Amino acid sequence: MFKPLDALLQNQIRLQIMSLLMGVETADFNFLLEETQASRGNLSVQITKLKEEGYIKVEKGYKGNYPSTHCALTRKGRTAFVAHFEALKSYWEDGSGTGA
Amino acid sequence: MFKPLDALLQNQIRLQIMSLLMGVETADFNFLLEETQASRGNLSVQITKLKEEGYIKVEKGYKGNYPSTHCALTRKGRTAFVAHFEALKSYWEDGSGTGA
DNA sequence: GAATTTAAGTTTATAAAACAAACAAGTTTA
DNA sequence: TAAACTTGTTTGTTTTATAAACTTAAATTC
Repeated sequence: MFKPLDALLQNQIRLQIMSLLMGVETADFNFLLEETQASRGNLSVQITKLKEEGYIKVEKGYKGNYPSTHCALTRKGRTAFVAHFEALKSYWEDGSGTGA
Repeated sequence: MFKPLDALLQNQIRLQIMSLLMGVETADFNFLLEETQASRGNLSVQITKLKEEGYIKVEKGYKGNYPSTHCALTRKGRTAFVAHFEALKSYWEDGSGTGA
């Protein structure tokens, strides 16, 4: 009846990160920080969780002399994102009576 | 960019309850229990939270000699449910590049 | 008709998660 | 060189999720 939701993608910050990464090749920490409006600490934690699950890959480099972390979706992450919305649809369709 | 998600509707059990209630006039505790596969304790807690937020109304009566709790969506709950999915769309559309 | 089991929830104790404040390690500026 | 800024990470606290244990009453069994 209801397809299971992806536990990692229930969190708004993580969902935002994934959504943003769906649209770009790569995104750095500061970009994600601005777009998500999360605190640095929270963003750091959520990035780590997504990385640990294998949904994104994280590479550390430098932008000028400053450290810079950039993130990109993995195949697994992309699949999970799509599947999560597919699952969400089941909650909507059951409820809203669109039948399909 | 991203519309805010409804905090109460990020939880799978609560989302299931709301989705089920979208489709029926009323649902009792045991029905929700079966459909959601939650434990009794968890279901009880989540129903209470939805009630406290004013998303559902809960009435206690009897089915035969046994107590029976039944739940129904409120106007506010229905609106919140629709708005939540409207918000979710923004996470999908940004990411998937469908543009609208 | 007393003990036992079943029904329908609720309360509460514990584990997990979310979050921001404080910290760290280096860089630039004055 | 010391103050302020950059880029994150770690930590401590507050919330949240969850199931186990409890409650109250009805039904069943002996």
